[in-house]
Amino acid sequence: MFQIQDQSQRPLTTAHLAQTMSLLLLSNQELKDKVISELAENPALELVEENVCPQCKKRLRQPGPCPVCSRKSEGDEPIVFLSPRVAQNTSRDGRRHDDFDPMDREIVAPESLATFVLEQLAADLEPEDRKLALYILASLDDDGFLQDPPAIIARMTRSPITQVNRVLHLISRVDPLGLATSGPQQALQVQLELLPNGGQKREIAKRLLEDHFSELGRREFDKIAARLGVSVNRVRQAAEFIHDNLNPYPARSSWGSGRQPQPGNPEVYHSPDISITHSTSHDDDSLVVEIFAPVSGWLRVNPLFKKYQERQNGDLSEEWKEHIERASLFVKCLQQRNNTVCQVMENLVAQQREYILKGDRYLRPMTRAELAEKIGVHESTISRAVAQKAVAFPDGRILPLSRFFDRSLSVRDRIKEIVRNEKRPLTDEQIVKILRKEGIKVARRTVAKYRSIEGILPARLRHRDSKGNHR
DNA sequence: CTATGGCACGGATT
DNA sequence: AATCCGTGCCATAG
Repeated sequence: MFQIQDQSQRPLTTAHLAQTMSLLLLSNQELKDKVISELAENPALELVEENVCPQCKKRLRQPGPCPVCSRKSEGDEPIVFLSPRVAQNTSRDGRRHDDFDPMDREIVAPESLATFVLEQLAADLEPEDRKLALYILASLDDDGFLQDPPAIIARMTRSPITQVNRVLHLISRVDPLGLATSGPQQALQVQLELLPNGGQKREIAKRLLEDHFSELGRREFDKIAARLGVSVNRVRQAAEFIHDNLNPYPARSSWGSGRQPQPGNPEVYHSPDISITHSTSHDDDSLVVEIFAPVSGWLRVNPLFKKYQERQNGDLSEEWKEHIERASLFVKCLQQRNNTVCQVMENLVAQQREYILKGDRYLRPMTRAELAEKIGVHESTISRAVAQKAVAFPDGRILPLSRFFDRSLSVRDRIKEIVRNEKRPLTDEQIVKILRKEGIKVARRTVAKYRSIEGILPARLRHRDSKGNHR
């Protein structure tokens, strides 16, 4: 059962639903591309770059209705506010503060990555390569990746493809290693290739990157191990090796808004779509949830089109009607997406406050279905909203949003602690007993599985580390 | 004989 | 309908 707020009182079309669904599924990076391509091919869609109300021209700092003229849109045409950070502030009691100003925490603009790279390259570049290198550096996205394949670059610059490849090769091997590759996978591969040592882990790591990248991102070590014919621990070590020594987002390592992958911070495989931080402006312990939007500015149906439509009494060419309809649909779907993500986060933060603040142990198991019912959407909607997105926690960890629905996380964390504090290595059976006393009922076999996931060696091999200290 | 990991099954989740 | 997860049974290593 769907319960959708339709702001302009129009009947919902199946197209609307379909598109809302597909937009929900996208991560920010993907959504950005989507918005850009939509803008490119639909003249009726307009992006107002500034954060200025298109009606009263005042500068705006909040999403939602314009506080000055208090109108949501021109006519009843929807407008969606695409601040780089849409913020909401949830305090302990779960109530929202609306006076939080997202613009107070603007990110410092990154320095020019291009000049930094060019300086290093200067010696190796032929004069005719220079222009090409410039072009390539200019077309990198925020993460330092090249969206277009070399063939396209070659055509755009009218250069031979061999030259393009040569320059790309050079660029990918100077300081932010793996720059100008097509994505995290290739970036990691280049970095691994250039790493001097690594031994056996390196071999496994190489295969992980080549053949099992998506599984690696999902941390399905057991699955990979099975298919590779290696033990889970080996795979786990290789994955650790990758995240300790390599950086999937080269442009973020030296500058930019991203966080550096830090030792002890596993899973830095995504740039966050959402961040949760402590409040700085309020001195209470409220949490600030920021939902990053892909582009900044207002997205709306171009008012000129709208006016023209009125003047013609709706008697427009099919093409124009099509454009206006499509633009309006797109904007509404985006609103829907933002709305859903907001609601989801609001609930998650309220429910899982303990987890966010105190750590894995306090995650309260919750299924997507429960959350769906609470919000009043179909459970598949939640699945889509949660998939493919990453959230940055106050402590700096960047984790997949689906982590909130990991039923076994708290138990695994408890097991980790039990092992850490054990004086003599405990067998799985003994761990089961301890857990049962705390009201956690699990089978012996399950403990073994969790141990494996966490990379804890069996009791036998954990033998005396003098004073019970494990590394 | 005991602790552990592999395989596979069933029920829950997506 | 497909996938994930906890668990039981069994072989094996120590």
